[in-house]
Amino acid sequence: MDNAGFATIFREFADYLELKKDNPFKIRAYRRAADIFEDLNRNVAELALDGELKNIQGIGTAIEEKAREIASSGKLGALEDLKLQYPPGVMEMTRIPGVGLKTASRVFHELGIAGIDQLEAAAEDGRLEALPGMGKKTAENILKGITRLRMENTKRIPLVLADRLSKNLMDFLRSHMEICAIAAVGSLRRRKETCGDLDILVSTEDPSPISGLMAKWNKFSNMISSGEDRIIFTTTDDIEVDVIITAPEKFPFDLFVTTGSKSHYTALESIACELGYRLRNNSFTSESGKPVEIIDEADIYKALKMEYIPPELREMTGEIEAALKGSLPKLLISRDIRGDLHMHTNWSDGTSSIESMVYAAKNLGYEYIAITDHSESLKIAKGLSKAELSRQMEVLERLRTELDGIQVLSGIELEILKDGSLDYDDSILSSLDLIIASVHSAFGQPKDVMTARIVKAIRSGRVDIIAHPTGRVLGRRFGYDVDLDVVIKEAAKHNVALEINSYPERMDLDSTWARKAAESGVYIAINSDAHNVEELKFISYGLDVARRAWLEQADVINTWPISKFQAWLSRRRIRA
DNA sequence: GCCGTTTTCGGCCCGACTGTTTTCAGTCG
Repeated sequence: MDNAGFATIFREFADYLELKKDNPFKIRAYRRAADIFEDLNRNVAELALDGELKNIQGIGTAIEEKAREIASSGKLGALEDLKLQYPPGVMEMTRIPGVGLKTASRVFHELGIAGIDQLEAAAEDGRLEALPGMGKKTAENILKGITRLRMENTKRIPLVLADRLSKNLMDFLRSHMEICAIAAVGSLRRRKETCGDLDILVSTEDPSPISGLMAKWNKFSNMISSGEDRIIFTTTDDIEVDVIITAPEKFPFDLFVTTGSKSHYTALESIACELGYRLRNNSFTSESGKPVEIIDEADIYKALKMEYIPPELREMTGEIEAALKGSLPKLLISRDIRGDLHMHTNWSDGTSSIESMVYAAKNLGYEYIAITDHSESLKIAKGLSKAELSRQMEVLERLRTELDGIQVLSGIELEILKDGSLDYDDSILSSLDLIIASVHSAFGQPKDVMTARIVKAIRSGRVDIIAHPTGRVLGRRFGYDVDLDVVIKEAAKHNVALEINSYPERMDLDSTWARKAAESGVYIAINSDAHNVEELKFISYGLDVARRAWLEQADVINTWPISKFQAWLSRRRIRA
């Protein structure tokens, strides 16, 4: 089991202990252990079996004992016992916004409610508001929460999860049978932020073992259908997987067809028709029926007399017209990123030191980075006091004298307070190299208030970048209510950049808004928002968004050479 | 459950917001 697996089990255990109303500090200890395991760069299983886990701050004998049990048996008996006491529906209820473990536990123990549907009934017929401490309003809010959950819960899979799962599946297939070519297709290949299901295209000379093999994959749950050229099943997480089987010579063509999008493909069908071809789901021929020779996907676009359209652009948002004219954007690739302008260290809520972040960034080939810990007001993330910030700036100053080949800017992720004012005063802000500002509080403000709040920060003349402009977290919460059209207009006017935050659960701005922003003349920064060295790699998800947003180097400030980037930064000082 | 010590027991991250209260509990970030 990998470290993330240990973290999941301990977190789940803590949740069940909370249902049981166990000692809150004990619960916190398990959650802390989960955090520690997740960030550990050594294998938890090995450490547990060697008896070395206890040496880590925060892990004692009880947790080491449990980790050892998990390492040798794959599960935790105490957790299995608790799961028998609470039906799965109880935990399910905590997914309703506004319902936490305490409420779930209460309604289960006091009303015998063990699922979302039962909770809905109790909120409607008045049983819920009859409980002490609950009222009409609470019942209403829970009903609203249930509606929202059902709306959101169309079960789309975040891209990062789809990546992990598809890689796991493809590795499994490769290691158990002869495969000519294999690829994730569909929305995953188009790098959409979420995927409805998982589509895998595989070509092989002998497809007969695939079906039987799939059932042996450790994530396999239920076979839905199993045919010669298509196998559909669900995983243990109830994700639908579609394995499409094709002959090796047909792989490039099927790669094109299964990548989609549907509407992109349909549009190409009619263009093919106009040019005297027949493009069908299973063939591409001339009018006389002679197959068009396709060595790779690009040959299809070539035959249709247009530029090759990368998968990320195949969404019918103007790509075909542009490809016909030869005016597709020159999309960014990872080498284009020269710096990362948003990252945290163990000075605030990150877990890696400044030095390790800097060296990791240098290893990624970056020419510059900014250290941007949280500012004072964000207590939960250990936001830096003014004194800590100046100490950090001194540390960075010293570090610069030892560094070669990478520029380290002193930055901050600055709280935009409830009323739109900024967390530090001008004297501090003017001493920083880079200021990114963001909202982490009072998410529930009405749209006009939230918009005015962000606009005020943009107009302050102090801010370089607005981070994660909508505040959404995929699968967990919608963004706050903000008029992005207004934000974009103001950002353009005041030359403030907007961020594509690459954190996989955020991907914020999304590609539609990022494209709109760039078209309105707003510069974009693609940042990792890393909280440890590993997470610097998240930048690839921001790149996915940027590619889907048609962005080019000119649009993205951290693809610029340091001199150009610094010239842009200095505009703030001139104006201030 | 973990830690630390002026050490074997007492303390352990915060703050806003909401709805229920009349002094607090639950949720969320």
